[in-house]
Amino acid sequence: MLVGASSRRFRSLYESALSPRSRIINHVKKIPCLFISNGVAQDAVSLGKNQPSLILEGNETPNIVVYNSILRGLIIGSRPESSFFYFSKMRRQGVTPDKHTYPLLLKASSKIKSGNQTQIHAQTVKFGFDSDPFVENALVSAYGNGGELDFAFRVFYEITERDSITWTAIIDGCVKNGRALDSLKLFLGMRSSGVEPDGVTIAVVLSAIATVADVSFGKCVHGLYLARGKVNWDVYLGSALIDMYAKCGLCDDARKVFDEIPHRNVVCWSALIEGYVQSSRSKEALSVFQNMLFKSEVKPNEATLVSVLGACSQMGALEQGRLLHAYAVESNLELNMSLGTSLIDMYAKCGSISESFMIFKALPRKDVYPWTAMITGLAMHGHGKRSLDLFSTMLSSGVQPNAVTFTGVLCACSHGGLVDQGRSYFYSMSSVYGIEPKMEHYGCMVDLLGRSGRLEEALSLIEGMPIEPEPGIWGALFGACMIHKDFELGERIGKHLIKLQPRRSGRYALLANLYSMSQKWEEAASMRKLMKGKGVEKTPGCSWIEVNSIVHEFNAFDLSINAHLKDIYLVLNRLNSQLKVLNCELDTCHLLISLDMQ
DNA sequence: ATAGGGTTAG
Repeated sequence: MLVGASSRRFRSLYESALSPRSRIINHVKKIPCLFISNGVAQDAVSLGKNQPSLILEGNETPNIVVYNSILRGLIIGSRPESSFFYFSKMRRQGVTPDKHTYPLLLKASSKIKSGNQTQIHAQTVKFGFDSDPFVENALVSAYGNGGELDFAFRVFYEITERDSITWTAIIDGCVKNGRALDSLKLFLGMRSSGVEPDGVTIAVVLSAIATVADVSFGKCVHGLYLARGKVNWDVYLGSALIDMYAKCGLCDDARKVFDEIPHRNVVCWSALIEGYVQSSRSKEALSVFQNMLFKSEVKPNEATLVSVLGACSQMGALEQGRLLHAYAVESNLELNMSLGTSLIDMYAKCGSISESFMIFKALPRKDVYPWTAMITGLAMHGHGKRSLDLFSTMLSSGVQPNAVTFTGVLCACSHGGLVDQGRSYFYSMSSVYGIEPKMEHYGCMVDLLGRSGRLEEALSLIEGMPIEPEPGIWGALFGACMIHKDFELGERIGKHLIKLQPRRSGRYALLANLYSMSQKWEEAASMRKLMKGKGVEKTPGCSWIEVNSIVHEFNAFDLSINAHLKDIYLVLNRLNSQLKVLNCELDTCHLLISLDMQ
């Protein structure tokens, strides 16, 4: 008996299954398995959301082949955790597993992260299946997916006949465990051992390249794939390519690949959108998303929204962000930790800390990411004390902070003027939590010390840094010198900054401002002259206003200033009435924009 | 009759 047997194809399968003896049909991908026998209904197995249900009938115990089919159905359906239940039931009924059973169990254990690969491995040894090539490959993969890379390598080295699946499994294991460079070395090893990579190998290697953002390697692999003859667009490969170009910062190349793929799935779209976000082209990210919504058949998922919300955060597009939030609720998307974190982050960066906090409270489970987003959000909004309180709550609920958490914490101290606390948090990073302070942590500390007037201490912190301080660190100290009118130290830093970045106009402007402030008019003038004479570039200013959920982007210097102004006037006039509805002052918008253009 | 490796997100 079957539930949901509506399609014609399915019905014919159903009818052909209604023979007196039990049978299995397992060749149609959409219908993972179907077991029917005459007799009394014994057990029902729902094979997942879009899969038909399966009811086992009859008194006879299913044999191992039937059980393997049930396991497969559960794993490719949405109930991999039930496969262990059926496995133990099978054992209770005295059915002995065969060599086909173990790859299935291993896959289930990867899917649900049960961490019981070692137990399954032990059983394969016990039953003598541990040198079966399918079992060996499945072991490499399951150990890799379960974070036990050392075990994966041990099995890998035991294998004498490694095929492309063995290699792909170990390469993937490395990528998934944060050892992308090793995975690329293994790929070269695979090539020199004469095993041909196939499409799956290429997809995995591309994901490794994406994490190290090595375009030239990526282009080689892309070429390697193309050189192998006719291009069969596989969506896995296509999305891996899009993602690789996107992560390397080449979203136009990502777009080219995207345009070539005939059947794009949600991953292709999401990877492309994320590419635009990574390149700070948030308006384009939004428009790709809108094309996806209105001109494609593909439905966005949680990952898609995470990226689009990132675009909203960049633009401060609160209304757009709220719409996306509503969309997520409306489409029954799961408020998982990634989506929750990006909503918290979006609301905070768009200025609505209360909505941010509402999401935070609504999240059923929280790991370090949502906590960090909330701590950082509160700090950005000037709630130093609340931010630090939340940090303590996080610690007492047993969540370990990471490097990003500490940037939030130090930022909170900076805003609250809590120098001693900040200092002790900073030193606790490596001594208590084993996290080495990175550039941004030094930046926060310099800012914290500098703002409170401890210029000497800030300077010696920079000079004692184990890593080469980047210009921004000096910039923070320069800012502090300006606040506390230490023009002598400021001048030294200003000159140093110009030496570091002679083509950045802002660096000359800083020193010019310092000279003006200390009334050294001639030096100020010569600095401005120097700045013009070098023909230095300026990062183009960009701003957005959002009216009735429509985001308008203004780029300084992409048009002549006059044409640009005209544009703004046109838009502002058109929107004048709507702005009034939104209680937004036209003058304020205008002022913001013209300030931005100077 | 049934078995092994894959792409996106904080």
